[in-house]
Amino acid sequence: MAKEVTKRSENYSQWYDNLVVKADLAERSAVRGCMVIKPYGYAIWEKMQRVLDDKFKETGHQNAYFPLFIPKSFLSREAEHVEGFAKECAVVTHHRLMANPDGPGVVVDPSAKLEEELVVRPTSETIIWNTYKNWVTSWRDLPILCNQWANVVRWEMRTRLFLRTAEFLWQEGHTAHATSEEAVAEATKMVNVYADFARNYMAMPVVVGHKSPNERFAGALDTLTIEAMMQDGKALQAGTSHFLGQNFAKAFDVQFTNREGKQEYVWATSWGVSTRLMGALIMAHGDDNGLVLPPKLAPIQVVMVPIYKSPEERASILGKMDELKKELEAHGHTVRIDDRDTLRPGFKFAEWELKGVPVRIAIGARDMANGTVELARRDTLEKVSVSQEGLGKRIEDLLDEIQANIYAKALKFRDDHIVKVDTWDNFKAKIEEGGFLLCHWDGTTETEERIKEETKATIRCIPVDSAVCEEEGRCIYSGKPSHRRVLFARSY
RNA sequence: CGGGAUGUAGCGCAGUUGGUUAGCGCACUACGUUCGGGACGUAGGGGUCGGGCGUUCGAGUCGCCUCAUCCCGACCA
Repeated sequence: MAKEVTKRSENYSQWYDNLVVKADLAERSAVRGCMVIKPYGYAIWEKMQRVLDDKFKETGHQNAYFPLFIPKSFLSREAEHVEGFAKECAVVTHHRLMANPDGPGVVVDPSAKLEEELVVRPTSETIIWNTYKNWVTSWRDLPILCNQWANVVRWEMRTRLFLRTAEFLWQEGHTAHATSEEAVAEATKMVNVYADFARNYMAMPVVVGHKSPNERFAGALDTLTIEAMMQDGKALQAGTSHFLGQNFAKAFDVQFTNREGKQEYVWATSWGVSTRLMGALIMAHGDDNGLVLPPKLAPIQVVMVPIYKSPEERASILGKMDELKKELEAHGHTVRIDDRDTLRPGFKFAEWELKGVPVRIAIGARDMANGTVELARRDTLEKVSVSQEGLGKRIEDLLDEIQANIYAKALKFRDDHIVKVDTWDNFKAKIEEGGFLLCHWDGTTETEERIKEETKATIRCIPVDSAVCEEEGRCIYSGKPSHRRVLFARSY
């Protein structure tokens, strides 16, 4: 266990990488660009999964599973889609190995070449729409509201733990609708599900908006996104929801007979969030002592650390802790008693802080005598001595308060780092400081790309929050008229 | 795929103009003292120095090749 995490302010990327490893969430795998998610990290992902899955079910969706392998020809059916993903596909070309005739080990058996190569899914639109073709004949078959929990592979040039790995875990929703309006409503509904999850569970404020045409998902007519701000002021795209129009229906010939008896192509959406959310959680809340987990997603909400000198003392403190644990569990909290007797209390304090456990309870001889416990909260690092009586209720309130406080803190940080900018000189200066810039834009891809070239800033989204953005102005770069502000930032 | 760097113990590193048995910190093992914020002492274990070829009496160190990783670009949830 390392003694300290690199200071967040010194080198943000290094701080992040260290934190992921030292908080025992994940580590780099021997496999290029891939990561191993360790049990503690996976437990957080499982919590996220559970909450999201419930939300999907509440909104009428069902889980299903589709193949990992996609025939190469499927991917090329939709022109924009294949162009968007072609450069990052892992491809299966053979199905057998053989003993190496020229030495030790095994080699690919050249006689086992596949007739058609299989692409390891970078996303599943194509394989799913190829399947939906068989599921839809009438308007009565619609809508189809499916979600898949799966892994996908994108052979990225540069990888980052959680934020951009070659293989990642995600959910992808794929829906089919009878009308354009219904599909648009679905895409909107799901981006709001994501926004709600980010805000109320991850305690992470997000801006909801539309992607510019240039930043859209390959094959989509519209992409909705939630954009979060990390503590270095950079933006992280935390989830997307796409209105796909009839592009995939046309590519895979998915037609239905409508109420008027006419043949029509199906309307589609897809939406997803990934293990990148783990990265978002870490970057949004972490501090120099490590991870700060929102209580609603913490695998361990309360950790108890006994402080003792003798075996007798240890036994009596652990006895009391068992009692308190039962009380807390009755209130629905997850509790861990750290009874390892090979480590000193100070070490344990530091370790659980590193792992982001929201509340720590320490009990020593003094507390046993006084009927108290030492209560420490991770978000503020405050410690208070409180009575053992009524601890369940107190912890319940405290966890709620921590959840709210983490959100409030992140919200304040974000709002302090969003500025309206109206001149190009100011834009160039402000973008260096980090944060989000609300600016007018002339709506052209050329301008967007120029700005990106000159400043590395991209349009993160065109916010749907019209109150802040809808006003007349002139494009920050070209000076042409504009009817609304858009959100610029550098991003991960 | 362009530009730059690095490969020495599980991790982080040092290793001089080539010179004996390759070191240090953390981690690990054993024992003892400790234990209310990352303990200390003593004694241990752990390395084909990324790989290959070469130069040399002698290579972690020099040369060539190769592989891998990281950083900056291009690409991206």
